[in-house]
Amino acid sequence: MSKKILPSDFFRRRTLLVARDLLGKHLVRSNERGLLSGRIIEVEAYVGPKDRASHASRGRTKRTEVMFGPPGIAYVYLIYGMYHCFNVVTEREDYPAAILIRAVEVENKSVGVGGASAGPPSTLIDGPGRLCRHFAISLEQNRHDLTLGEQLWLEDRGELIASSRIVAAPRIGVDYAGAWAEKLWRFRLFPGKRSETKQRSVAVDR
DNA sequence: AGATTGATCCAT
DNA sequence: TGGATCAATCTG
Repeated sequence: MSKKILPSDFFRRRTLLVARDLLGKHLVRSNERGLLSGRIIEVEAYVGPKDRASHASRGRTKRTEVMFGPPGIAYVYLIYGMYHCFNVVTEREDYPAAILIRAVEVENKSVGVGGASAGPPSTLIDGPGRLCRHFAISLEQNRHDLTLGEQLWLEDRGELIASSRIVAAPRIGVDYAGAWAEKLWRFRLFPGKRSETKQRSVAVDR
């Protein structure tokens, strides 16, 4: 079965494509406390030097340099002095772009062996700050190469995502970005398999 | 709605 | 060098 670490070629593509492809992939963390993984269900794309919502829109600085780096490395920054945000750098070197990972589902450790239930229940880790706290991601992981399969990486576990299950919405917290704030560059995956009747109207927002 | 918190960035 | 800003979260 497919259970592959996502290689740099996966990330060396148009960011909006990569962003949607990341839904259903798994973020994996390995540290002294063990192994932890979460299924990605929400991301945001920050694309190119013109995107005023992107940190890179004002060019190369100490912080944004990493966004100009090669695809498949981590961009982690501290925000509001207390939270971290985890991004994956995309596209070719020198073209600044990244994808913010906003939410994952973590499978609860199922204790029983019987496995009578349809699937293990999962916990939603919703929000980039909470996600980094839960996965112990900090500035130490900034610039980390995510394609090595050490410490922190992304994994394809073979789940297929129908595009009809992806909702696009405006990015959060970028009202300062003028017209760029209206781009529908946030992507969220519908919750698990259920009859997708009532879901549509509600969808994405807080 | 308000407080929190510190690295970063740019204007003095 | 100082001070405003901030891709967020928690509390009330």
